Amino acid sequence: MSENNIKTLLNSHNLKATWQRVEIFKVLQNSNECLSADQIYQKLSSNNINIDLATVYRVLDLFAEKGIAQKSIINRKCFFELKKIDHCHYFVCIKCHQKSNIVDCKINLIEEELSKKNFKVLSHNLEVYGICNKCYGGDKR
Amino acid sequence: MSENNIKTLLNSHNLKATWQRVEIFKVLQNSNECLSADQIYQKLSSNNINIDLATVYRVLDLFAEKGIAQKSIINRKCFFELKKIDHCHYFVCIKCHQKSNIVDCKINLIEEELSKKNFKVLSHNLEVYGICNKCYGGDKR
DNA sequence: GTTCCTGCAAAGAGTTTGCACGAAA
DNA sequence: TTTCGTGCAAACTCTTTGCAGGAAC
Repeated sequence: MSENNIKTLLNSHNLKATWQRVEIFKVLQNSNECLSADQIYQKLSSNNINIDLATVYRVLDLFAEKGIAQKSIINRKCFFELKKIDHCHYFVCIKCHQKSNIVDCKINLIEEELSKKNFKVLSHNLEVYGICNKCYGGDKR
Repeated sequence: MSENNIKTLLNSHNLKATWQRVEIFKVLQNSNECLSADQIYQKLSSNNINIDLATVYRVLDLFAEKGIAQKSIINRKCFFELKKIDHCHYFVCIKCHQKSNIVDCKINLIEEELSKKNFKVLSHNLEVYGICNKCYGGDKR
C-alpha cells in the first residue's frame, strides 16, 4: 500500500495522517509476523526513525480499536499485526519461542454456547503453548 | 479437604507442607471463583494471616506447575483456582467485569490441527470478552 | 484557528529476584 | 543437618498517563 493510500485509509477512520502513524503502519505492512510495541520501536530506530515508545503504544492501540490491526496477547505481552480477512492466533513453542499460526480457533462454536446465555462476544484471545516439531525431535532427522 | 489431607497432598508432589502453602490452598479451596495473587493476599490479611506477596506468587506458580492449580490469564493478569477434572476458561463482561465459565474450549480440535504439524500442545489460555445478559439489557426486564 | 497528536518524563500495575534467615524432612 | 522455603527489599517488564508544545485539517 502506497504512502498516499495509507493516509487515505487513516483519514477514512477519522484519524489524522501523521507521519508517525504512516511509519508504524509501514512497519506492520512489511512484517510477516506479529510484532510487539518494542519490536516496532526498534525497527524504526534502526532506520533512524525516532518515534517515542509511548506514541507507538498509543498508535497501536488506536489501530486495534479501529480494526486496522489485530492485537494478540502472548505471555502477558501485546503483539500487533495488520488485520487480515480471518483473524488468527498463535501456537508458541516454549523452547524456541517461534510462533505458528492457528487458523481456526473455533470461536464461533464458543460464541454459540455463550449466545444461549445471551452473552454477546466482542473480542477474544487465545494462546497455545507447547513444543514445535523441530524442538521435539519427533522429525527423526 | 482437611489440613492433614492438604499436607499429604503437598508432600505427594514433593513439596514441603509449610503453613503458608496450607493456608493458600485453603483460600483456593474455599473460593468458588478464580482469584488473583493479590486477592488471595488480601483474603489472608483480613484473617490476620500475613504471608508475603512474593511468597503467594511463588506458591501459586508452584501449584500451577504441579497441576494442583489452574492458572488463567485475564487482561494480562493471572488468576488461580484449584484444578478440577475439566479445566475451564472465562467469558468476562467488559462492563461489570463478572466472569462466567466457558465449559468447552474446543482445544481438542485445535490440538488435532496442530498434531498434523507434529506440534505438541502443553498448555493454553483463552479469554473471551463481551457483554453479559444483564449489562446488555437484552433480557427485556 | 481548532482539534487532535506527540514527546517527554514520570508513574503505574503486576510480577520476579537475590539474599540471608528459618523451618520442614 | 541438609535441603528447601520465606520475608524483605529492590528491581524488573510492559504499559499508561499528564501536560505543554506542535502538527494536521
